[in-house]
Amino acid sequence: MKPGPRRSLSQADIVDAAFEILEQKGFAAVSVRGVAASLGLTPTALYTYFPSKNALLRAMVEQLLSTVGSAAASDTEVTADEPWRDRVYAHAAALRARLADHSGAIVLVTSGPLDGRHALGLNESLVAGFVADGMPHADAARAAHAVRAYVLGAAALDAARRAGDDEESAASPDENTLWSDAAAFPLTEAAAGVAGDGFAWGLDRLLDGLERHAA
Amino acid sequence: MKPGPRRSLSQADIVDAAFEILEQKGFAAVSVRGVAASLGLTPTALYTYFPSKNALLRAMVEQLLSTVGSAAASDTEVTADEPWRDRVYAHAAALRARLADHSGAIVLVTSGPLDGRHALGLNESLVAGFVADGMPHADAARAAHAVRAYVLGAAALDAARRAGDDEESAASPDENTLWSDAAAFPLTEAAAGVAGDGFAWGLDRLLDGLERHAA
DNA sequence: ACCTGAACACCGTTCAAGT
DNA sequence: ACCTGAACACCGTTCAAGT
Repeated sequence: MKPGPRRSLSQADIVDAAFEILEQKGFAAVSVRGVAASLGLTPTALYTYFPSKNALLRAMVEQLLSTVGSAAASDTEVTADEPWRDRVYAHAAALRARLADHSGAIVLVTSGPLDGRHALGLNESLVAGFVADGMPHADAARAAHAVRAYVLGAAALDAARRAGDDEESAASPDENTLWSDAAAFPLTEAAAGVAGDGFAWGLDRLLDGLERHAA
Repeated sequence: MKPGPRRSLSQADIVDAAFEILEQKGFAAVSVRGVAASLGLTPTALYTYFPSKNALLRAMVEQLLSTVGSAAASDTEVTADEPWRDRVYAHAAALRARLADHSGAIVLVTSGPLDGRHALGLNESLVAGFVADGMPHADAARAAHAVRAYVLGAAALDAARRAGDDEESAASPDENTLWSDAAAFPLTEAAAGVAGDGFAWGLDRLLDGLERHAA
């Protein structure tokens, strides 16, 4: 094929293609070569749009976080004067939903700094929510940090559980010695199917604690 | 060099060598070839001890978590009948400290399932702490999940912040357009140096919420 | 500016072979 | 059982060259 300008690709097109691969083949398959090939490009052509693979990964994180703020806003826009708790809850739930969408999303977020525009904007919204409720500024910043930590960690545990399930179904029953002595952890074992979706419950406890401290 | 049995290496020796590389050169440098070379081995020799790189990574996670339970116990063994809160706090703090030790530890934990013996044992201790305080079993399991999520997420945010700091110092001042419009996020900006170590504060809020719900 | 093709220094993993 | 050496199918990234 002849070199030269063939079509006009945007950074967003490449990020979309990368997400497609992330969804279908997992994080390990998101390679410069793979993304380029899915767009009919040579690997080196990608370096026209992004200076490194890391830059592409960061752009993916930003695209992921860009929808969180708007999604949370649309969830609560009907009742704009909703209490602080519902607003914070909407943000956290939107962030969690976004992380749960793509199975490799947490590895993505964990793989680099969170100092992009949308990452900072999300934090700003969270802090503003707490400040609006009359929380001292220093506490509001720490409260926002706690909420972000909880949501991120819950997503990480989700991903870990999914990875464990995949492996369990892949292994043959004979070799699966891991759960043969599961009785050694009776409490964990008994809670395996009971818990349901603990995300909202835990977030409610955290918000309870934050609310109590503010009062 | 001649093939054949030369010295007796254990899985623990290899895990130790892998942690050495993780600490000094980061997660990306933890390769089968690199670990083998640091032990004076050929890459293929490692497959005698671990069936895959993933298995080595999991063994690293297990070694990381194995010290958490004992560390938490030694922190509170003087006062064995300490209230539940202090015991849970000790576990969470020990887990956090262990994750903060190695910069690439969260990527490690996030990269696979958490179904090893020590991972399950840690969860069991946490659940037992809540149950001992009279919490219903289902709530105790969800409370333990919330604590693990918070600690994991806080470690992930720690790592992200460190990654951001490293990059900031590496970039030349001219190219650093990221923080030139930092005034767009006044709340986040103002909180940059103030927060101190928010880990304990946030954990206290979460435990407040859990305690309140139990009462 | 956008793209190709060749090349460099890496990966994880498998396989046949040696002791 | 433990190890080597060669090989396969990949990586991210750079560089010279084409349009």
